[in-house]
Order: sequence, then structure tokens, then C-alpha cells
Amino acid sequence: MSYLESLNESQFDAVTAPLGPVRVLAGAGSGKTRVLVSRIAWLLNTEQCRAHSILAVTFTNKAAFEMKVRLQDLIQTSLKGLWMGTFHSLCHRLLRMHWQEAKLPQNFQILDSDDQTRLCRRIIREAGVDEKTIQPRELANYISGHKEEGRRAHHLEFYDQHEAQLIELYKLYQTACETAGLVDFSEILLRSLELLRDNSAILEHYQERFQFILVDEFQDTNSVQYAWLKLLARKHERLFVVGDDDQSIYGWRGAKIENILNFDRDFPETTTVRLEQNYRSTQAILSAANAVIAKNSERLPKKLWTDNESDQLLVGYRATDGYDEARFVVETIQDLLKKEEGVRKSDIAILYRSNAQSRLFEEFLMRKQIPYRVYGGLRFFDRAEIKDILSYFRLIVNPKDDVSIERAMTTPPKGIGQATINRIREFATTHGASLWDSANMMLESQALPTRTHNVLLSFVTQINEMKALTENDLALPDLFSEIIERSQLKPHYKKEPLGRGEDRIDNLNELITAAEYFTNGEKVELAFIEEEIDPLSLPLYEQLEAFLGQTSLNSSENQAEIDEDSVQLMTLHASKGLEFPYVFMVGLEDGLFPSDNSLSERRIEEERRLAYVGITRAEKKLFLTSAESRMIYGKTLYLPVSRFVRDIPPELVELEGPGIRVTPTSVNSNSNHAFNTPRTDGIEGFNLGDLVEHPKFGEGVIQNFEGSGPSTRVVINFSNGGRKVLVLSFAKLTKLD
DNA sequence: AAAGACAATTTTTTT
DNA sequence: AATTGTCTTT
Repeated sequence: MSYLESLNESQFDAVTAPLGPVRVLAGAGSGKTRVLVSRIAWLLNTEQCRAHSILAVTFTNKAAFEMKVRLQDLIQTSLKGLWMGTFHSLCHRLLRMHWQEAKLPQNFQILDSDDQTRLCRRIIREAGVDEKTIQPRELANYISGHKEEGRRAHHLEFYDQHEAQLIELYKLYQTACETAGLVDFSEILLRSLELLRDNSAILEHYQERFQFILVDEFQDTNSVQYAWLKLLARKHERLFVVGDDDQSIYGWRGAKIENILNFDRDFPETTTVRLEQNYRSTQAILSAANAVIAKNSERLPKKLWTDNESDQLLVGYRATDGYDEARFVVETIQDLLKKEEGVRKSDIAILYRSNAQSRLFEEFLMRKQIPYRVYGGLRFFDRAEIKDILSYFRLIVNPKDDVSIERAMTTPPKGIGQATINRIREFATTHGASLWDSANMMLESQALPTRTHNVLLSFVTQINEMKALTENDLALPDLFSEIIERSQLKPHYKKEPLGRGEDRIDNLNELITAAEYFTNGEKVELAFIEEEIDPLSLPLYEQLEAFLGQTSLNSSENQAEIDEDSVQLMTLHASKGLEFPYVFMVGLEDGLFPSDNSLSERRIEEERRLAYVGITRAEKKLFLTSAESRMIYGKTLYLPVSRFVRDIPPELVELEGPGIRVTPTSVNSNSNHAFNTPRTDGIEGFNLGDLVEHPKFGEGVIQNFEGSGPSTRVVINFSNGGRKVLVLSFAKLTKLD
């Protein structure tokens, strides 16, 4: 077993750990995936367990795919029967296979977050609640938040009127989902947990089957996911979890870092293995990462080290503004590509806190004609035009889908407006029927005004005819293009200004290509069947069902991209698990990263972990950039260098460019370490981010300090929207808390 | 009912 | 700044 020989000591210990509960604390770049894959290979080779008995959970679909490939490289036996995927895809499969026990209709569809928010808006309006007291997104977050903790509406108690309303709306929302046959993301998990919990036969079957359960990125599991794992693993307790508490960055999505911190409490027999040798980064990068993460209190002790030598320092650059920052980054990239031997564009990554920040870099890269690829952001299946056409498809598969029908009825405009929809909805509520059934009943009763009757009739006919198409002997892509034509969406988009419509039409065509890829491509794993299957062997209608099932959970990395060698742009979150020789972390300013919200809500530890993730992506060289001024929401802000950068020992960082810059707004100069431009430690009792009150301007938050001594000035953003630079000693500021 | 002008608001992160 | 929703007009 040659793959065991190339492991270091702790990796070997992890791979060959006893079969009971195992927790592997894997620092960044310590060979985590390798251990996980080797463990599975080891199980298959030595324990003679079949792939059939293994359940492996990954964080993304992409990770699952890559892991399968790597695994297949290590072993000779077949992987048939192995369950590997994300929590969502595995739970989705369970629900498809046991839809009756899960009390779902066979053709249930998945509601993505956008659909969920739309549905929430509708529920709020319908309940006669003011959208300003409860915003759709607030309700959606409330519902998801509770579902992630395993709480249904009837579990909840209220302490005030507002929450009472939320609970009421949660109930209404759930009823709406049930009648429409819709399941949101967190519902997939919760429903699946309840399925196992309430059906002992099913539970025992899977407990018996999955003797070995392995989980990647365990630090990012939420309560329901952990409960699901515990339930499945209860019998054999052969639960092998891998993770790094320092890289837990999805707390906002319900992830519980406690899951990994307290794993040994839930499973007293736990063997814990620490992987502390880093194979990825230079010592300088690692030292920087350690310095940043050391400030966190809630973490398991561990010390990353490396044999790699530290030949290069980190590079810091303080730009004047966002443009200057982008210029610096892109010019540096040009230099790298030109001067350094064998540097490929895909060796270079630009990492930022939020998607919106990619724009400037894209602009400059385009100008210099450097190919790039942006990950994340608006995904293909999230695009409006794709959702528009998919609403027709979904309606064909599940006429009860009230979310899709409304979209299909109104896009493109076909004479059915708000008034008509309200009418149908009213009918639907009183009769407890779906919108589709209601529309049909109303047509039959002839109770509608002629004009309304006619437009509604032609809509219903249109959908029925589309549905009839699925009974023909068509290929899936042909069905797609036929329905796209009939939907009249193309002429509708054509009317949009600025060639935007052209893009949309391109995307529709792209969808046809996706259908071709789906049918001609590899065999696919279908949610409702255990084996891989050739989609073409299915009847057309089921092909469509299968396609929809695949897209809803696979929306991110599905699209075939141009294989061109390109610079990689992504958010820090999206970079987790990846590595690049050259990494640019940009927008490193307090207020951007860490973001304003996390500063006020004390979520700073998670932001710090995010910084740690970013830093540890770099193999050879790490560039840290920030800008003195930046446009945010159309306003120019002057933000200080990120506290995370300031946590890095100055001797690790080499400064490029002018370093300290003397500008009209910044005459700061108390040391030649350019990163200390603004001081953040208290000045006369005031700190960055403090909430203060000014007798004339009211309340505001301290953004920056400028200058020193008696002329020290303070930059404040007031809550009335104004921004002022005041001389600290004159401004009569009171600190609020 | 649909198109256009206007105002408001922002997710930071994603299965 | 730019998108999204709301209000107004046709």
C-alpha cells in the first residue's frame, strides 16, 4: 500500500486510527483531503468493507467530485454503492427515495433562497402585515435560522408582538410550502433528520448499512447536520470527522464551531489526531497566519509548522484609492507573468471579502487583456432569465408549484397582472387549492370577465401544450428549445436596453447546451435512484425531472467554463480549501474586512478566521493591499488598514510603493511602518468604531484618526448621513455605548 | 395591465 | 453605484 508510505507520522496515525470515533484536527495545508481519501482507501483495502458501507460528506459538490477522482486513483475496487456528497445532496437523495415516509409529494421541487424570499414576501402581504415591520428577508432568515436549529414553528415561543408575528408567518410559510410541494434548503436537512428520527425501520436500515461515516470540513456543520450524523452513527460510532476550528467561517449560516470543539464530549471514546505540519506555505506566510489567528480565544490548541524555507517576505501596499489598488495588483500580476519563470495565470488569485469588490479588478484585468475567471457571484442558475424559463419547466413537472406559476404567469407579460393573480390567490386560499387548480376551476365556472378569462385560458392552454410535448419522442435539448420558443421570452428580452437582452438570450441558449451536456455527457447520479444511470434511458418527462433535480443543488460550479489559463478571482469564503502560489488579499480595511457588521455585532472572531483562511491559501507569496479611500455605496470612505494586517509582525512584510503617503486628508507619520497609518488604540479615550455623540451633528461612528498631538483630527460618519473631519480637542464628543 | 420615472436600499459570506 | 421595488402615467 504505497499511499500509506508517503504519509507523515500524524497523517498515518489519522488514516489508521481505531475504527471508533475519530477527530482529526487538520491545520491549513496539512494534507486534510489526502488523509480523508487515504482513510477510505485504507478501510476498503484492509477492513474489507465494501464501498456500499461508506458514507462520506463533503462541503461542496466540487469537493465530492474531486475526492472521488482521487479515491479512484488509490484503489482498484469499484466505488459502486459509495455515498459521497454534500449534506444537501445526500439528504435530498434520502427524501427522493423515501418521499412517502417523508410526507412529501413524489414530484417535490427545491426552493432556492431567492424563491424563498419571494414566497416570504407573498406570505407577508397575504397576511396583511406591513412589509416594513417584517421584511421578506428577515422572515426568510428567521425561518432558515430556526430550521437549522431543528425548530419548527410550533416549537417556538414569543416574547413580544414582533416575534409572535414571525412565528405566525413561519406557520403560514410552511403551509404554503406543503401545499405547493416545495422544500427549501434547510427543509431538506430538517426533513431528512425527521425522516430518520420518526421511521425506525428506515433509520435502522441506514445505520446498519453505513458502518463508516466520514465528514470533511466538520467545523462548518450546523446543529441539524450534526444531529443527523449522530443518529446515523449511533449504532457503530464509526464516525471520522476532519476539520479545523480555525477555519470555521460559516457561523452566519448556522454552523456550530462547538461541534468540532466538543466532539469528544459527545463521543468519549474519541481518538483525536492533530495534523500540524503544513506543506503549503512558506514560513513567512505561516508566521503571519499564526500571528493573526493567535488573537482568537475560542480555539483548540495547535501549532502549525513547516519545513518550507522562507525566502520571500509578504508584500504590503497601501493604495490611495480603489483604482490605485487595482492598478497595483494588475501591474504586479503582469510583472509576475513576465519575470517569473513558469508562472501560469491560474497560479494567481485575487481574494476579496465581498463579490461586489471584483468589479474594479475585472476592469483593470480586461484593460490589460489578462484572462481571468470570477467565481461565485451570480451563478448561472440564479440568473433571472434562467429562473424565468425554469419556472415553466417546473410548472410542467409540478403544477402545484405556486412560486413558479406566478413567475410564469407574469413573465413575459401576457395580460395577467396583479389584479388577476390576487383573484386567483383569494380563490385558492378559500378553497385550499393550488393556484393552478384554482385557475382551472375559475375558468370552468365562467365567472371571470371576458378579457381576464381569455388571457388566463390561453396561459393554461399554453402550459398544457408544453406538458403534452413531454409525451412526444423528443430529445431533452429539443424540448428545451421548443419551450423557450413558445414561452416568448426571447422577444421579451430583446426589448431590454443596452444589449443586456442579448446576454439573456445567450444564456437561454446556454441552457440548451446544458441540456445537451446532461444527456450526452457522463452518466449521472440521480437523487431518486442509487446507481448512476444514463439519462437517455429515461422517458423524457423523467429526464426533465432529473435535470431540475440536478440543477437546484448544483448551481455553483456546474457550468462548463472556458478552459483558458486565467487569473482566479473569488471571495475569501469561496477560496476555502484551495491553494495558489500567488495570492492577493485586497480591500484590507477595517469596515470592509473585517466588515462593519461584524465589528458591531462582535462576530470578529469569525472574521479573523476568515483572514486566516485567506492568508493560508498562499504558497509562495502573499500580497496584502488596502486603500486610503474607497467608494462604497456611492460614498467615499476613509478606512484604516485592517486590524488583521496590523496583527502581522512588520518584519514579515515588505512595503511596495510610496509607503506613507501624504495626502490632504492624511498627514500621519509617526513611524515608517506604513501599515500603522491610522492609530486604532485609544486616543484620549476614543477608539476606532466608537459610537459618539456630537452636540450639533448627533450620533456617529469614529472612522479614522488623522494627525497627532493637539491637531489630531477624527473622522466621523454621522447617522444623519453626513461625514465630518473634526479636530478632536475642539469637538465636544461624548462616548456612547 | 404595462411601461416608465422615481425612490430606496444594499448580503458579506452560500448549500 | 447600481440594482430593486414603488409610484405614476398611459
